[in-house]
Amino acid sequence: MARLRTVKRQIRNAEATQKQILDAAEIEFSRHGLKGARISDIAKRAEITTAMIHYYFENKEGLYKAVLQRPINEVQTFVSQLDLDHLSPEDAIVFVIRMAIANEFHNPYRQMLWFQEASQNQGLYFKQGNWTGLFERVTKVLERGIKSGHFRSLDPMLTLTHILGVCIFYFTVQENWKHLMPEVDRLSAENVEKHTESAIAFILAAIRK
Amino acid sequence: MARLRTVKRQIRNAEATQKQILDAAEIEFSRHGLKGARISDIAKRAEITTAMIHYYFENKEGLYKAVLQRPINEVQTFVSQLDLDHLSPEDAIVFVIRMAIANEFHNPYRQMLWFQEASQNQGLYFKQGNWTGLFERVTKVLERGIKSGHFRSLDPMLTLTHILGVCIFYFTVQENWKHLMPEVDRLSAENVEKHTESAIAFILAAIRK
DNA sequence: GTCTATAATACGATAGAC
DNA sequence: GTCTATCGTATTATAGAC
Repeated sequence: MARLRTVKRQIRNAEATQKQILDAAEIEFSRHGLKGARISDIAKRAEITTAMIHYYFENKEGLYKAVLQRPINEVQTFVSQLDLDHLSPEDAIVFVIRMAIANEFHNPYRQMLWFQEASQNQGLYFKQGNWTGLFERVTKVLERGIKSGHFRSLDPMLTLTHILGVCIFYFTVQENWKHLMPEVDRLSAENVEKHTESAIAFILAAIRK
Repeated sequence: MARLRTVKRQIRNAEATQKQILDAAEIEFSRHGLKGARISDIAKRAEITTAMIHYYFENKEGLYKAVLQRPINEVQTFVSQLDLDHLSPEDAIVFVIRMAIANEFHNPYRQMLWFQEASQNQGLYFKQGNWTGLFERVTKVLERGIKSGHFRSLDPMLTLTHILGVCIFYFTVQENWKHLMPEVDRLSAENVEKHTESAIAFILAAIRK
């Protein structure tokens, strides 16, 4: 029995352990938020002990901040590499739509993580991300399209909200709506692609002159 | 001092007390979900004691179910009275948009309540609502509009999702995005009206032939 | 029906061995 | 760096007076 435990026990690896904890915490915090998430559940999911969480992240709030920091850093990198100016307004918007949906598809927990942050913490940690840079690049595309006559007269910020709403809401409601049509797997690659094409057609028709 | 307490103490009123508790719980559960919400915080907000919550609702989960049941019942009533067939497809869609936004405006906590239910409980209690009836009425309008040539060829269910995304996402992200433009009060009647008009123009352009 | 006081438990955090 | 064992507090839930 003692042997079994020895086998299970992990090889020392600081970096890997931290990643395991962050991955598990991202899921638990996205499901339950800061207050609702349980250190013990995070530890179980990460297959380590609660002591390790305190060892690396001091306490629950420290872990929470670290979990939020990861997407913030990734967005920062993404924005710094994002160049929409070389695309036509329409192509740039299509690119943004595909990026937004691909992001939801590959990071299914993060949107809810930010919703939790919004509703529990009034978005206090949200501020630290470079979202403004991201938004400005997209609204600039809309303004360019309006000037060039490709798009009709629009409020850029409201329109950006509409566009992201079309892209993201599909995923947000998935867990509830799946009960309405249980036979349809909305998260299958095939159905996400259908959603993408439908969203592109919908949005382009909505903003074109 | 004892007198003060006597003054504060509530007149017996079962119905009023239950409503106070449900109203407070709706806010706390929408912010923190089932696990994250605190009975003591609900009691404080409702200006009663935790003992009253257990008296009326047995335990935390019983209260949670009761909180979810209220919007389910209201939707049921709304659906049973909803008649979109006497309107033109375009007018019906505009009506749906206005209803959806008005609902967010007047029940600012409920959308998040369902998101919490989705992410914490996989939408298990969500099933009990008559959402299918609501969705069917709207998709029927879309199908009617396609047949009559008012709307282009659309996937009704995906389009319904897009439409609700445009209407609702604005409110969902409010708590986070308010930090990006702190000077704008997105929840003011004036700005919600702007959102509404922008959403109507966006959606109609998106679906018109 | 409402309260105060308190029991029972869940949870976050720490100490110390390995 | 990782674990087991345990402490202390926060939180749910109950008993009993009014």
